[in-house]
Amino acid sequence: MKRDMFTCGLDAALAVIGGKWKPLIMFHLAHDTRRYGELKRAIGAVSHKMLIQQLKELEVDGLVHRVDHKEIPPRVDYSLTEFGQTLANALVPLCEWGTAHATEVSEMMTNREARTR
Amino acid sequence: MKRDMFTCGLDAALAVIGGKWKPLIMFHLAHDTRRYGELKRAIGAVSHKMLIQQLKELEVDGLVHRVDHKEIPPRVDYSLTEFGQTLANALVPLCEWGTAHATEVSEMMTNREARTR
DNA sequence: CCGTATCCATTGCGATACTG
DNA sequence: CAGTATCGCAATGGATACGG
Repeated sequence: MKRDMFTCGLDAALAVIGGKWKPLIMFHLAHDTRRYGELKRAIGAVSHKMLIQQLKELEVDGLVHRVDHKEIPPRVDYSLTEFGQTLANALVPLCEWGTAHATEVSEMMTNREARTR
Repeated sequence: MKRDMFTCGLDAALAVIGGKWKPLIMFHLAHDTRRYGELKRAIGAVSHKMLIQQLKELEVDGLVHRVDHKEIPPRVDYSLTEFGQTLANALVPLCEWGTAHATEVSEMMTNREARTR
């Protein structure tokens, strides 16, 4: 069915987007450049500390480009680098999978809660 | 903390394979069914507790199929369900990305260490 | 508005020991 | 060999306050 090439590029990929919020960040930057506040609102569930922290790591890793306009009030734009864009592309099938199976997944989550109690 | 809907498919996908070792497990089961011990050796860095735990979750979520042969000594086979296989397929591009950019990623990691110090 | 720093509760996870 | 249970430390991550 498939070839045995996966031992294991996945390791490398996970080292980069393994962070809890990184895939989401990548996703939201995939099409547009966004200001910090926009990202925060777009993701919502993430805390300020986490978002800043993960953005910083993505920046250091060369996936995200950060532009500080040095204005008052502050204005900072985030966007994907070319490199980051290639990774975002690799994330697309996963995103589509999630969309296609959203209902099944929702049921799972409720089952999990029932089990934990 | 309960969530009602997923803002993008990625949310749903992450809810399922968000666990630290789950993507690796999925990929090691993508081709063959494996015994517990085989998986443990294949992944290596994972601890016994973690592997059992994550396998259990994957099983409950209907991604992994578990067969206990009730033998002595114990023999338990793990494999992907049809559903699990669809998810494994969605992970392939990510795996390929990691393979293609393994060297860049390695450099990143060393840079990270330099930064932490 | 954007970013840093601190405190502190919660969790993650490894080590270890025990069962069938 | 496969799985469960417990203990305890280290990392995670949220809340809050402060500064440009």
